[in-house]
Amino acid sequence: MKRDDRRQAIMDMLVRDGAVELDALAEHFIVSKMTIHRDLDDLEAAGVLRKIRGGATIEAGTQFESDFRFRAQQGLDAKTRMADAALALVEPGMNVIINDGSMAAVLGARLVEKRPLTVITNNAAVIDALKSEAGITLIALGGIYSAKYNAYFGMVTETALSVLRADIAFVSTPAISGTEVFHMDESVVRTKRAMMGAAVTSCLLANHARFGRTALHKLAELSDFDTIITDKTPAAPDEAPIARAGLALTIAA
Amino acid sequence: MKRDDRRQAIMDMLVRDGAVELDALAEHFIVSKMTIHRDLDDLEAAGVLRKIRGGATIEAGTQFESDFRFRAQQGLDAKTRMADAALALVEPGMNVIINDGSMAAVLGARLVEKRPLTVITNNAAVIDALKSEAGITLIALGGIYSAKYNAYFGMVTETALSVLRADIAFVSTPAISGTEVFHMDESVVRTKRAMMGAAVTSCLLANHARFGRTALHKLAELSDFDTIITDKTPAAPDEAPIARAGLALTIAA
DNA sequence: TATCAAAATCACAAAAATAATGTTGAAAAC
DNA sequence: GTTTTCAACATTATTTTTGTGATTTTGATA
Repeated sequence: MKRDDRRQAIMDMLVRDGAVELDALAEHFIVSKMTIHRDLDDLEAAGVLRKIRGGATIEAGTQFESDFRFRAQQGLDAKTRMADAALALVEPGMNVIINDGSMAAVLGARLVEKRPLTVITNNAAVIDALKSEAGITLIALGGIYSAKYNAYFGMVTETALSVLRADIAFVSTPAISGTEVFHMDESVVRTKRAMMGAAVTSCLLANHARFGRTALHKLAELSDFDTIITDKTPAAPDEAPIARAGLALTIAA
Repeated sequence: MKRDDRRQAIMDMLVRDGAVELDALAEHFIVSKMTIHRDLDDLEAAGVLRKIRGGATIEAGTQFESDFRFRAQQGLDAKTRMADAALALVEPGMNVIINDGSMAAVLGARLVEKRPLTVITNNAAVIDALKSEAGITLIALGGIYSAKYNAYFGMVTETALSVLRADIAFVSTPAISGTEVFHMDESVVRTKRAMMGAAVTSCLLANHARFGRTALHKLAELSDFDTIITDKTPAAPDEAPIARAGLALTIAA
């Protein structure tokens, strides 16, 4: 087990239990306490947990899950399938908006398959991936860099979007409940809204586990989207309101 | 001597002589031919030289010299000294604007020495360098990515600058003639102007070889800048108008 | 065009450099 | 007063860089 795997595992335990003990971790992973100290220090510096005497805790439940470093590796398979479905909505010559998130990063990197394209994004992973690609006009949305999301947000980002117009915006979310879409971070909500406002059509990307969750800020109604792409049929109680609202749901299985 | 130093040295030789021999390089650096092969392969992949049987050449006058990857290699020493002088103008807590260019990239990376700082830039090299630095609030200016300059330009960039205000802007230029500053590219000119407009004070960075040159578009008057930093005293005919205009010139020798 | 020597490439081994972890002891927290 | 944390250094892993020799390719030349 490598360092990053161990840290990932620590985060998993933290999400499950809400807290971890330093001694227990050292014993469990068969490493010294100092190593666990360093893990917790770095994870704290990355802003995904809070170190306390003898261990660490996680604050608001869903917060860490949006950290790109920990999401990037997970469920790559499902992400690839969802990206396939999303790519079907893109035609060469379009102006495409891609938002933050690791799902969006996977999709963004694969946009080269549809070039020539103009890609507008605040997602640093997408910017890095498309920078050197011929046939892609890359418009980076500026803004304040957020290490947590590996993306740019804030007034600059929203101002930039206000002078742009795209054919389609791909927006992802960590929480869908009933017919409403949520996000825990206000500045992220504002940017996603601005993206939807700047695009003729909007597509929501959400893996099945995101259904039946809420977060502090309401981002939009499901009906604000033209298409919704997910990886598995959501549980019945989550799917019912969507069906009732008559929304099209693409299952990328 | 480390790998990158050796590659730097190879590029220097190439610039001076126009061509290098593989055997001679291996002997000179006291490494195996295989190592030189790998150096040349990688430099070729980076697009800064052309490998030929028995050595490598550089095609003067072609895109090499105008490519940022090539410019980034040159005169690092002078750039470091100029960066030192520029850093003296920065105090912790300031809002600093950094423009495109390899000189600016060197300066940008060293801004960590003055943190905490807010750094506003359209320079992709600076963005990459400061992204993960604690104590640096990084505001990326969005815009259309230009591979030639490794930076972002266009309406989005200018719009972003219009809602920002900084203490100081560092602007570099390829051409100064008389008391006027020039640049060959219109969108770059507009961005640099917007940067100067968004900052309380402006500092011009120009290596001595840039004096006595012109380019298509006039960027500004020298008097629009509060400080000018260069690496060597410019030739007398170039210096006279500056002295006459009563401008302060910092020579970072 | 057949041949040969030089050059280039490949695959793997060795060495160097870097990163990760462990240990110890002092400072800080409870 | 004990436990926990932190810092400095030692040790161990891991990765990167370099070297070596076998093999293929290249270009000149008979």
